[in-house]
Amino acid sequence: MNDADRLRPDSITTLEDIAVSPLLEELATLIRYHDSRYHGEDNPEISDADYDALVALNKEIEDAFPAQIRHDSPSVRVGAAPSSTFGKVTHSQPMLSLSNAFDKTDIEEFIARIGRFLALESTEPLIFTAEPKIDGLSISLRYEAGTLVQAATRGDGSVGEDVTANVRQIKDIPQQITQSRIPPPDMLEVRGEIYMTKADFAALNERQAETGSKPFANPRNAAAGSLRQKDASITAARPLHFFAYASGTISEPVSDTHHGFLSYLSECGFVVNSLTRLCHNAEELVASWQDINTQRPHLEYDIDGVVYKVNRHDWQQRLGQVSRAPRWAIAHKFAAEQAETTLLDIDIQVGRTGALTPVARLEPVPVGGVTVSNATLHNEDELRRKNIRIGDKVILQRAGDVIPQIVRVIESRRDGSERGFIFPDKCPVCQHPAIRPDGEAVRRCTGGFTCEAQRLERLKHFVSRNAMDIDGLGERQIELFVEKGWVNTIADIFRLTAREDEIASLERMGQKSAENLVNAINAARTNDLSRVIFGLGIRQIGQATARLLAQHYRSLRGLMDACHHAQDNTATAYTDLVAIDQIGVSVADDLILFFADDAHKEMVQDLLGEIQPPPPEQPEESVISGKVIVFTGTLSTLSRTEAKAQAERLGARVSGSISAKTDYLVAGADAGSKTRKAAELGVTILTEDSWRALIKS
DNA sequence: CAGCCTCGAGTTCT
DNA sequence: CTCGAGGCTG
Repeated sequence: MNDADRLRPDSITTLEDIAVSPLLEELATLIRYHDSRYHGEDNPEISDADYDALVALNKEIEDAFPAQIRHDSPSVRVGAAPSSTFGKVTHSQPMLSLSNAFDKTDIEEFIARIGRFLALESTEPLIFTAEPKIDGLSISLRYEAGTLVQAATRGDGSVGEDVTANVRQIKDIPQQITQSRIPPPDMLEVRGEIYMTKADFAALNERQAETGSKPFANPRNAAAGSLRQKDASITAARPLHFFAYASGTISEPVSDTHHGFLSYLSECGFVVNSLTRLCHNAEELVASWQDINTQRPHLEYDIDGVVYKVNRHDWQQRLGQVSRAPRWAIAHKFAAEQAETTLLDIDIQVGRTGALTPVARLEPVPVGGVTVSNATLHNEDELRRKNIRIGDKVILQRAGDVIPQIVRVIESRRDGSERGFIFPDKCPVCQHPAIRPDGEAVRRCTGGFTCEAQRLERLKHFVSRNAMDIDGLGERQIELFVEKGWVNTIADIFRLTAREDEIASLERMGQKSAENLVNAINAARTNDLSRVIFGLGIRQIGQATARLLAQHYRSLRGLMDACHHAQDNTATAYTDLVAIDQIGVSVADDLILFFADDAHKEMVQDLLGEIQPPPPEQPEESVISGKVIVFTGTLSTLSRTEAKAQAERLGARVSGSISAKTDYLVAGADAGSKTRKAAELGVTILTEDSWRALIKS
């Protein structure tokens, strides 16, 4: 931060003649600098009063120009974690979740998928590790030059909570990496699982009972509760343990394989799970799964399956990830615990798209560590398939140990008092007809904008974690604000900031919570474009497609215009939309339909007056940045999915069909009609070899 | 046109 | 987490 001298607080005296946005940028930089002098280096340069004045100035400007609030604003950083004692940490590499497998077929498919993706010869050995999947909390530990500097929870995968002080109390976690053979890397992120042993859990609950505190439901919750203590000395008194099992960002590689990396961690003083094995095929994987399953009751910690990982790091790298899960790992789950209970009633819920979903109300019953009283029944067909009647005795399980599921009805226990359920053909909330289109499984309410339930669900979706992530705006709050008439559309949410005092005077809301809410709303004004697109709740547009659209159109207006043009048929935009890889006619239709609606148009227009979403970050700069690439034929050295991922990493757009906008056609063996079309349109055609040469440059 | 593979939408509980 | 539907490949 060499700019620091230029940015003295006294150089900022008045708001006049200074554009607000650069000023806020300077303030953010300045406050961050002084923050680090104060906290990090313990060597403040300015007085506390001057520092407070800076923060106050920042707030004053932001209050006057809420639309200009930066996503990295100091007020946001403070306000973003209102209810929590813990700061937020953005993971340098996202902490992924795992896809699941339940039987040998799933494992065989997993292995086959990998072979195809890597285009492996059948003779090439594909080796996996098999290790128990600990039922605890994932943690990422950051070591700089061998010293633990930060610990963060998984959070939503990309942003977690800073729990460094608490993690320092855990004895399994070294404060300092001491490894004699080679010096520790400058930067090393170790990931693993914090857990509590079954015995310690039982003892802790006994103590909780003695002191009259509420017992924990299971070791996992006990570990989570113990870690998330405001007072780290309480964490110290709780017997937490840690298994290391993966790396995050690392400044220099320490091993070519996962197994080698685990050995390295072990030498460094971490505890790695001793049941970890190397396996060469599906049979060996399943054998190790069975072996671990047999040992499960005798282990001192809870596990919920076995994780298989591709051993070679270079292959892991090539395989990459799909959505939120790596392609190179899978969790083979154990059979779920089952329980028996009574189906008391069936209710109908209305989702944001109007979908009517039957939900089972159950006699509460403990299953797998929690008490379950509701379970989804998915749709009409599911009810018929399982022949479910109200009053039935049913077998319940938690699928993947999380979501409750009715496995089957115990028909032998029927006494004739059970009643069948008649699926309604009207929305239970707005009474509009509920229609089930031919061939579809879902019945939907046709009330649209007029349906209260749909409107509420759409608002909830907009503020939800994966969309705009507005903290402190839960279901209850939204309901309340809608009731008060303060919020009708998503744009109204941003105008709540003008009602801070009114909000503060509401029941169970103080000045502080109102302020936090306002801060969280203001922070959302500069959320990524893809979050906004996802938040609109357009049919078939989920997180992945929203990201895709954000990359292509780079602004909400751009997307909207493209859809309008498509509708007017005045341009080739419809074709453009469909030419985007992963967007077909059905998705394009839903997009066009959404933006053709006057109410939607008005709502988006209105929203644009409240937010300034930054366009998505440009991927790496390269010779193919911004180019439109089409792949065809069979590629020999890499699979098509991999080629696509690689092209996107380098900033290219991958399309499925040739158009005048295509820059390169990469033709593998046996390329078909696309080559001819490309030639007609004058598109550059590359062989696989010249493509590889191109991206290397 | 069938058979993948992926994504979206709905859901539980603490 | 599961199911169903959309999109792409061959």
